[in-house]
Amino acid sequence: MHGDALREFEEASRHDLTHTIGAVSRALTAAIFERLAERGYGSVHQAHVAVFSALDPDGTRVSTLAARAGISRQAMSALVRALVAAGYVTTETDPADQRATIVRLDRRGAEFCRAAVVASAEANAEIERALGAEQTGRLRDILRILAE
Amino acid sequence: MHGDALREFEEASRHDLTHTIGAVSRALTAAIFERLAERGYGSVHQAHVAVFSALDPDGTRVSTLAARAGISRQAMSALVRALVAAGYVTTETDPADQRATIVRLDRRGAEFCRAAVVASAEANAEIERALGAEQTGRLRDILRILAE
DNA sequence: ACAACTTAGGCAACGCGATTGACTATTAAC
DNA sequence: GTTAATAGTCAATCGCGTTGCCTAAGTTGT
Repeated sequence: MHGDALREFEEASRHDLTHTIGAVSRALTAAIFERLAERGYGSVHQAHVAVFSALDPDGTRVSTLAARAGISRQAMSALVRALVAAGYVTTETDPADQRATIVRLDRRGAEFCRAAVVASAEANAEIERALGAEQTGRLRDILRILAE
Repeated sequence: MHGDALREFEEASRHDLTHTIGAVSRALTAAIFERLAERGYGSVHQAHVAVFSALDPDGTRVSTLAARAGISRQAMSALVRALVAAGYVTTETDPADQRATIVRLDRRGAEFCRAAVVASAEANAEIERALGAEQTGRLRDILRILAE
């Protein structure tokens, strides 16, 4: 019947670079979040990390965060609310514009950022241990090229 | 204040291999699905691809598909229903077990699989063009190691 | 000055894709 | 043959995003 197509499909996906990179990427990401969860940051998910990535050191408006993260203001508003409740960030009405809310990193948020930096360094070290320094350098070069 | 933590965080994420691999992976995946969409398979999403990946050439039960894809039977059932409606697969009660439903690839599903094989090959060729044969080989080696 | 427009954020309704729990029908086991 | 396990579905729910509409606040033009 149509079974041959499935065999070709399976064979192709085994050699597909996109597929393989995706699998590796998911595994590495999961490992990092697992490590962060072990250190008490289990409630921080990927969407929340996007908030920290979009946050300026001196605070940022919700609308700006939303635009940078590529999501709606409502979605960002919900993320911020959750982070405020957990003590990661604080919010304050912009004194220069009463409509706007400025989001700022709080103490726990700073702790999380440092923990994330540590987790990232550990993950990179583990990769380098597995690949060796030379191959890790090559990987960095390759990724730079693939990022186009 | 706590702004320094954000600066370190941003700096670290720029050199984080997991982060970089994730970005590359998302871009490559999006490119493949875009290409498939151009060829008329825009309604097939990643979750549906998991169905084809789990499907045996001679048909597979819904429960088995769900277990392989790592989702609930209900979720797989919904995916299969959508694929049946779009003509990609057919379903039939297992003559050997009246409780079970066997899912089989249909003509349009086979066409999709072939299109996916082509898209995969094109994507790989594009990567090889960007990296060169030697570096592509290294990338494959590296990914094999990282897949642990 | 003040009417008219724009902007920031919140509320409500909804969509999508997944989950769990309870149910029916069928098969297997003792 | 009664009892237990299995395949699949229905219903309710949840998480996370969306759009549409609303109010409050700031900006602009005449």
